[in-house]
Amino acid sequence: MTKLPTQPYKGARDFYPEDKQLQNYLFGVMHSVCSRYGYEEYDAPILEPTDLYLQKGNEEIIKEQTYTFEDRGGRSVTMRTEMTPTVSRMVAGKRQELGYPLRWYSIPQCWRYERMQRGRGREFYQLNVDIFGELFVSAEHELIMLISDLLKSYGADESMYEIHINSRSFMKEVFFNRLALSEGKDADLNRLIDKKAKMPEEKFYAELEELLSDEDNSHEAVLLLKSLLSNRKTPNSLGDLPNEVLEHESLGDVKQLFDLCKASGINNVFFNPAITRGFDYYTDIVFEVFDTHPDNNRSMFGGGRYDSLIADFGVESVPTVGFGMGDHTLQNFLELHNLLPELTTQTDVYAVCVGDTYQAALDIVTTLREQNINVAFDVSNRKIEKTIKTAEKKGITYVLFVGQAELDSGQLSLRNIKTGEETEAGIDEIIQKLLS
RNA sequence: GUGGAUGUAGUUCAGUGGUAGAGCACCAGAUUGUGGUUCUGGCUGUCGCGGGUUCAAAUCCCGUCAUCCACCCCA
Repeated sequence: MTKLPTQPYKGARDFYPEDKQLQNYLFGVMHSVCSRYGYEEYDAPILEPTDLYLQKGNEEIIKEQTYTFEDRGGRSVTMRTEMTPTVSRMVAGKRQELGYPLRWYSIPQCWRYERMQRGRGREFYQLNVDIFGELFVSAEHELIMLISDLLKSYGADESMYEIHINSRSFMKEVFFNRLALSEGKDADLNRLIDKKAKMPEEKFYAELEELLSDEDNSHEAVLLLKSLLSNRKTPNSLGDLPNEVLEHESLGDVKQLFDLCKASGINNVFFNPAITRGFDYYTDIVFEVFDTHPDNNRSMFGGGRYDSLIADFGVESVPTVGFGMGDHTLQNFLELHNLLPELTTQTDVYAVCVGDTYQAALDIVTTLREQNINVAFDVSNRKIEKTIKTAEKKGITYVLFVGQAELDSGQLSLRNIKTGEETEAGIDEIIQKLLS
């Protein structure tokens, strides 16, 4: 007989109880912070019609990096790779009856058919937070505050991460009005800029010159981009952008956003023209959150404004700002900064049936459970020390022994295995002790 | 998709051509109702899988699969 493998499917994770416990903690913080900002949770099927993802010329990506297959009815379905198309679909479907601005969040599991590497599997959870129907930069500001509170709630402080923002509409103005790039050049340029952080400086500028070599004002363009991309980082300000672009109208929102951040005491937001975000659907302000830890100095997650995605469903557009944060990267961040909490079991008591007392012991266990005390009941009748070892292994603080002697005297024996302290008392007193 | 490393007990790993090993973990006993130390005993293997070379392969060769790392990609 061939052995069945015990490993989970490639790129996907098993959540053993301790893993699930950690996940519950991570998600619990998300739920509580999102709720605190008035965001409501939603969910949707993990399968979507493939067409939903085919909108923006993403065919290459769909073919190679998704789980796409035919259902029994011959329909092409795709496991969701992100939540934004789904939530846009949902909002578009009920746009008339929803009260705007709409604040929604979700923690969907998503699947991408990727090649494996550190911090990236094929299955992940992603917190998605979106605000629909708000044109003013208060929406961006609110999400930045929410992100700050979220990371703060995990124990992080502002020195551990930076929020970098840029404006798509600003870059577009620079590309087309300032540099007069030819049509279609912006996508290539964006892609190159997106990779800037990952390549040596000389190589980047060599490729930049190569890319722009056939432009009319190639030299001037390279110079301007150089000065843009080497923008000095200054908190809550545009930095030292060249004067020729500084007064540009598209930067108005950005300045306003910085003012709002400053006023709310957030001091790690920077202007960074190298932030582009891969998505085509972003239209205006985009942002990314960077880990400042030297071993993980990279973008963790990000988001931005997409004002026209919902219009793809053939309805009037709804301005939207949102971000998505993956659980792998969050966990990496927390691990690296030593912010993962020590998790403790939910089980309060390990009750051990000693000898032939099953029914009477069960009655006591039931009484405890009726008081909302979490009790695991051990009826193995193994040696006492073994049961204590088991309880210890599970991280349970209390062990309660129920044997004939206790039943006769009515005095139960409760041991705290972390301190060694042992209490002999009646059931009521035991309950009081456990509830305190 | 490309390149590299690794694959031996539940786990971490040693073993470089000649009988398959150790620590930890697990089970049991020393101790018939009270843990963490100690001592004793025990269990666990198609040496990833398939083929080849050889008198003989965990070991050398080829293939394959899996894992990890880097690249490519990353909505």
